[in-house]
Amino acid sequence: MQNEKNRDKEAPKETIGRLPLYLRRLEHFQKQGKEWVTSREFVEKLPGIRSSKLRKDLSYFGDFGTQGRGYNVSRFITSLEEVLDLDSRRRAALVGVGRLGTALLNYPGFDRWGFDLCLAFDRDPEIIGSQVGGIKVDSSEEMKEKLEASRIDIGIIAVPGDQAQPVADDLVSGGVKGIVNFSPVLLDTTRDVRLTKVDITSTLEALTFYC
Amino acid sequence: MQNEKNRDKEAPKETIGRLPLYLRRLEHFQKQGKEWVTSREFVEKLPGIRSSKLRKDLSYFGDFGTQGRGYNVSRFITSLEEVLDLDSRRRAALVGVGRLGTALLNYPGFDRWGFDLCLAFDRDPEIIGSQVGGIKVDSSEEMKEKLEASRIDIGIIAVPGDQAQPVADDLVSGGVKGIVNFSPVLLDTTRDVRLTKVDITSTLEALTFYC
DNA sequence: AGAAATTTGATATTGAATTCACAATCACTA
DNA sequence: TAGTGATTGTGAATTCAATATCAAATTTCT
Repeated sequence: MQNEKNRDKEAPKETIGRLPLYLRRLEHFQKQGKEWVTSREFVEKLPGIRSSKLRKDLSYFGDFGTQGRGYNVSRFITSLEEVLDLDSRRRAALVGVGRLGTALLNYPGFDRWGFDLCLAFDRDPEIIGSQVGGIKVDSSEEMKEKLEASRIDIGIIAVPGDQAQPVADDLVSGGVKGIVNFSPVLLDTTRDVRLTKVDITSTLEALTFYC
Repeated sequence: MQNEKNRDKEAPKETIGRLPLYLRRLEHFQKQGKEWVTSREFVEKLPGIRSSKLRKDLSYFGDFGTQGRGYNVSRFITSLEEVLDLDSRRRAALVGVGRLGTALLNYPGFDRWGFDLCLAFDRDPEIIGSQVGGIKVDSSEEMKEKLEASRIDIGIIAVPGDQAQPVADDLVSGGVKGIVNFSPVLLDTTRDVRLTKVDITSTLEALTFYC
């Protein structure tokens, strides 16, 4: 193909954020036994997404479809999984085995999205040593060594806000490449550590503006 | 002031979404004992936010600052809390008392941020009738009446993706004004119901793409 | 095989959010 | 109290995402 305008451009983060949604939709079609799907059918049940938006989103990563026919569902799935790099697994550790932490340790989604939850830490002696979601909870004090020994890539913070920053520091010195922050505070780390935040508090607050 | 260009315009949802972030940053400055802060200082540790963006965001709600000096931290906090209406409380109901739902029912943040979690629903007979986080779980079938009787403002969806849309429909017909969606699917509702989404999956996926 | 129908991928257009740049404003100092 | 320095708030310019449009490609029909 001569014009590969978008192929080399970096995809907007909005596009990246929609890819898992597309993958879920595709799995739905596959479950239905559908072999081919057009961009129009694809977005029928996706409010806020037009077929042109889907096609543009895809244009950043390659030609996925066949003109006149649509997209081959299973090939499409394979391609998307490749783009999202779901094959290679990331080793993750969770800090803070409270209510939220416990829910996360039992959350099946981590596995689906390529995360192997290998370690869990807490500082409460009552909790240390117990099994949660099939994982033995270690003491926070042993964190650095255990992180290094297990070559952990990703840290997941599920501690209260006032403990989040020191935990983040420990994770970084333990060598993690990315942090998922479930606490309500903003974290400060070196630039080379990737931070993402799941902010329940902010979501609630933003809703109070409207309701 | 003569020119009040933005004051009457509706603030973009992006702006609203950033207000809680600003509030969090302000609390940090207050904890440090800082009395005044300039827009430049303010955004120093906020990647992706320029001082002009902060000022423009604020311009939708009034004049918060003092030219030549910056912003008075505690007055600024008060103003923002007022804009977000964090004083008044909202009555909320949760649907889906699985792992996530249970964690949410026990989550102290709801109370702290002005949400009174009054009702919980599930469709599993095993769960219906049990007490979780101090709330008795009702049957989903009684939802509409109970929502209306308790004058619920906010619905919280913590069911699997394939059940989320019908649950949302039921919440809307029960009269809620806003929905917090913890499921991984996009919801379709009438314009006058406010939707917000807490997307754990997309957050994880964003990490896998970038790390 | 040729024509009609369909759908993609690319381009053009529209719309919105972000950034720029600076006049107006205020605090502080002498 | 006039002058200086700093910072806000805002209109204009820019960038970016969403949508509409269409030519090229492919299948299907006759």
